[in-house]
Amino acid sequence: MQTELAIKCFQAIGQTHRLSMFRLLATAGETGHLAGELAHALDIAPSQVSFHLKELEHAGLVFATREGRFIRYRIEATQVAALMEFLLSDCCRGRPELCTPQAQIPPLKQTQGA
Amino acid sequence: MQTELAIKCFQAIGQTHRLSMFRLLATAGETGHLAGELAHALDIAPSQVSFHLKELEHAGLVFATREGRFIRYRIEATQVAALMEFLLSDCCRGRPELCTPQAQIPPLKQTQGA
DNA sequence: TCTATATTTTGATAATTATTGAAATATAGA
DNA sequence: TCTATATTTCAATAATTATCAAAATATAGA
Repeated sequence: MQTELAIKCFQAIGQTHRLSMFRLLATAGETGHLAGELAHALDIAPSQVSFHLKELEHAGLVFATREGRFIRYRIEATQVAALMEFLLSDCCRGRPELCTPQAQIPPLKQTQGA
Repeated sequence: MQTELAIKCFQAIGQTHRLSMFRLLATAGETGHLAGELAHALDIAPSQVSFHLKELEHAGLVFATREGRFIRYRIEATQVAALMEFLLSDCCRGRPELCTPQAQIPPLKQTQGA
């Protein structure tokens, strides 16, 4: 992931409403959520939901599909993964212990004991 | 990690200069960097370095120690790890495959530690 | 077609954040 | 003490981002 895009992503989830949406969409998985559902869940005006969803979309973290009058938003898993990788390998390059809490690395066979 | 703090962290690294500093400090590890070194590396005014470092510090991502006339900044590894965990378990709860692609876990070859 | 509903777009304003330059603070060493 | 250097703080301004309300767009169904 390019630095510029990573910044956009961090900026996107660095805001109350957008982080809430991000979390709702992440946990909803394939099901996603309709824009209206998010508006109701966050209790904010539809124009604001639209505004913030667009920010997330521009960062590539979510995508939209129309369903009749409704628009469903889903998390873009590959982008989330890419962002994760950016943090892990690009920012903390060579120092995985720095950014990787133990709980996070279950399936790793260590070549050397720490 | 509390949501509010996570937002502060994402906001902190969601800015060009601050992400640059964050990366420099992360890869520098225990050595860290003097404020002046960062100013030189990023080619920005000292007052700006100070401003942005404070944002990172307020987010708990870095900390400062005085060394005579100099001030050395280092990454706060535990906070970075906590942020990582927030993304992994708090945002993508129950869907680890969503945020943690295999490619993300680095080889963990501990060459030269601190 | 017309009406109702879901959502987006637009434009104005408010709020926050970043930048700049100057002044202040802290410390080292003469 | 005084001077030089490193860094921070402050105040003003610029730039960006968020909020709000109204209007526009898209679609379903009568």
